[in-house]
Formats: sequence, structure tokens, C-alpha cells
Amino acid sequence: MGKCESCIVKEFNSLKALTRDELMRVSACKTGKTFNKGRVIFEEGDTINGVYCVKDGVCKLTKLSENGKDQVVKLIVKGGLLGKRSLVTNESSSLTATALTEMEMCFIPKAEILADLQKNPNFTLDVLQKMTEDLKESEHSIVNMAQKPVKKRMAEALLYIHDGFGTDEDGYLTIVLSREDYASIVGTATESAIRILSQFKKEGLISTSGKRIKIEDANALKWVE
Amino acid sequence: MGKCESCIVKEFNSLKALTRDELMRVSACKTGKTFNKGRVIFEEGDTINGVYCVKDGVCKLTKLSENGKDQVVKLIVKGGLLGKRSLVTNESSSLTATALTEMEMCFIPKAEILADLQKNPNFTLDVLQKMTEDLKESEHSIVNMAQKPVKKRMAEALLYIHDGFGTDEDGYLTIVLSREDYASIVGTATESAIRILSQFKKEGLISTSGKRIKIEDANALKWVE
DNA sequence: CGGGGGTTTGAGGTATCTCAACTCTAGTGG
DNA sequence: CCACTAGAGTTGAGATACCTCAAACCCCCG
Repeated sequence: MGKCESCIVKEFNSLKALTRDELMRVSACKTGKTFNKGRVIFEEGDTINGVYCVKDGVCKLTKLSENGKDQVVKLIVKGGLLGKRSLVTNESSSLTATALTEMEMCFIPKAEILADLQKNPNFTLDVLQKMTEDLKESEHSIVNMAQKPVKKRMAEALLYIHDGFGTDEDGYLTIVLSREDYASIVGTATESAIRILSQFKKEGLISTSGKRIKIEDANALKWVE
Repeated sequence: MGKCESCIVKEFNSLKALTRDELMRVSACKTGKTFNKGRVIFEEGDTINGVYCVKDGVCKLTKLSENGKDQVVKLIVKGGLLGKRSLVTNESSSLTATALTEMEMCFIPKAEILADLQKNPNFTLDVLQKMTEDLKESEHSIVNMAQKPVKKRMAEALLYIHDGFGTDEDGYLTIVLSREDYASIVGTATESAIRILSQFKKEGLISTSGKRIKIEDANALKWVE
């Protein structure tokens, strides 16, 4: 297991705001964890008491609706922090985290990091900034869900994944999701999601290979109504 | 214009985490502002450069969707802070704030408060906590919008306003909104909102007097499907 | 007493959901 | 290597929720 001080991944999250000393202390108490695809990392109601730093892989943060369906609230990839909220509150988690791929991460116990959170204003400020970004994104989602039709939401979801998480050498989206996951991101029934995806395919906007999806005409996707 | 040190309102927001000295400095540079009902406080794209502390009145934070409709993201009442995000980012506002009633507030320029934000960890931490609450609420809204039918969202909106902002002596909701505002909270067409409200009325769940609304059967509202 | 804005109601069309049947695929054990 | 199966994916059809447009209504204010 590597050391936090020399871990590249931290450059993408708030941990970079810690001093070398603080990082060494963090490094000393962190635990490496691996999660298989589909594995639940934590659930709504769980007490987390720490943050996960994602070294590799992808996971989804979902919230269970009263109708029994999961809604994807956010996707997290390499470099992301999981469980930020637990640093600030003692409440149990309001979200469920599930691995979408094989995942490698470090768990940093809250107790160890809390003192630094108090003392190092740069760290707190960085967490605060990330939080405002999350909030802004989240508010954007509210408007989308409330005002845009499912087809447009799906188009935007595809573009979001394409732009935010990239493609492999063949141009396929690096994040591979089930149709159910797509439905759960867009907030619709699985069958609706399927119908829309196959419509996009028929229109040449995307192509597929197994569960993998390639975006063929990003520009046209932008203008889907 | 009163002094921040002795202002009761601050007890409800992050300013209470400031020291007496800091509060006096804030007090020296704040400006009192009044806004008439309907008046726009700031718009999407505006640079705010400060926070508003609401002394009295109610306002809505909205975001314009591509379909031209406003979506209400949050309501803010006495004690709330407006423009928290501007403290952390230099980006322009992503929301529009509009007074729903006569409003009285204090404007605190960012420049003055920023130094304290850096130095006083309690203040930053409190802002951080408020932000996580906002985020949690916001994520809850995403699920609601994506998964619940309009009727249920309306029922929850009424209960939210009832529980969160109270009623006057006759039992009517203290916050009086137009049907359009209700539609914009729930994320639906004005006519749909109207139809649902009159259905609730017919079923005895609420009663109305002009634009004012009284909740007659909160328990039944909770179980609306 | 005549607007004008907010509100209410009607009717028709569209989007979306649900249920159900069917296909495809990957994995399992013989 | 071949069934066999469980799960995911796909498609169809009917029911429902929701949107839009348009007309009527209702107050309040000048």
C-alpha cells in the first residue's frame, strides 16, 4: 500500500490541501479496500465515520425513493472522495454507494482527519468549494428532472458520461452501465430507457456493442428535444 | 440600523459562529436593503460579491430551465443567508432570487467577511454544515422530481411550507404563493397545479381564502398517492 | 364600469408507465 | 460440447398522467 504523500490520486480532491505532515499522519491510519463490481460500499442509514478516496474504479451514489426505485444522484470515479458529508455531520448516510466496476480505494477514519479539518483552513475551504460544486450540480439536476422530457435527459446523461468520464481507445464510453442504471440516472422506467436508447441507435446518434455504448453524433445528441 | 452583535436573526445562521470582534467589523460595513414584493434581488449570471442576511420576509431561489420555465430550488425566510456560494467561488450566481413578500435584509460585502472565513474555523465549519444540509435537501428533491407523481409532490410541498414556515393565527400558511409559484416549486404546468389544489380542496384536505391556503388534514396529505 | 391579471375549467394530444410476452446472452453443470 | 437457466435486454399494447391550448371566470383597481 502506497503513501498518501506520494499518491497521485489526491491531486484531484481536497486532500491535496493538506500539508506533508498531515498527509503522513493520514497515510499512517488509512486502510486499503477493494470492492467487486456490484458490491455495496455503504447504505442509506449506515454510519460511515470516514472518507473513501477512490484510487480506481467507478461507483454510483443512489437514494431509494418511496416507490422502491433507486435514483442515481452522482457518479464517482478515480480521484473522487466518498463520504465527505460524514466529516461534517454525525448523521448516518443519506445515500447508498455501490461499485459499478472493480474498485480500489483507501479508507481514512474520520477521527484522524477531523483535527486537521479544524486546523487547516485550506482543507476546509477546499471541501467547501467541492461542496458548492456538488450543490450547483444537484440544483441543475432538479431543474432537469422537473422540466425536461425523458429523451432529453437521456441525451444529456450520455453526453455527461462521455465528457466527464471519457472513452476507451475504440470510442466507447469507459463507464459501462446496465439499462437499469441508465433508467435510474435519468429517472424513468427501465423499458422507457431502453426504448429511447434504441431510438437513438436507430437514428445513428449512438451505436452499441454488447452493453458498451459509443456516441456517434454528439452534436445531434445536444439538440435532442 | 441595528448592530450585528445584538441582532437576533444571526442566531439562525452561520454568522453566530463569528466572534464579537468579527461581528463588529461586519456590522461596520454592512448595508441595509429593502425589497418590495416581486422585486428581483439578483439574477442568474449576476456577480454578487457578498451575502444577504434576511431580517424579515420570504424569497424564492429559482433557476431558469431551457424550456423557459422557472424552477424553484429553495425558499428562504427570516434568518437565512442568501448568496453563500459567492463567499467560496468567484463564479457568477447560478440562481435568481426574488422577493415573495416585502423583505428586509442586510448586505455584507464579501471582501470584509472573507478574511474571517479564512481565519475562523468555526465559521467555515458552520457554513460547511449548512451547505451539506442544503445538498442533502437538494438530493432529496432530485429523487422526488424523478420518481414521484405531481400530486404527491404538491402534497409534500404544502406540508413542507406548513411545517417549515408556519401558519398565521387562523391556520393559514404564512407564506402566500401564486398558483404559478406552486407550479414552479412542484415542477409542473400552472394548470396542473391548479387542478391538483382544487382536487385537494374538494376532498377536504385544504381550504382556501383568496390566495391563502389552510391545511385541514395534514395526515391525509401525507398519504396522498 | 371596464380592463387586466390571476385563476379555473374543458378537451384533445402526447409522453410515460405498467404489465406481459419474448429474445438474447453469459454462466453452470452435466 | 451441449443443454439449461437466470438474468438482462427488447418489444408490443393498453392505461394513465401530464401538457397544451383555448375559453370562461373572477376579483380588484383604476
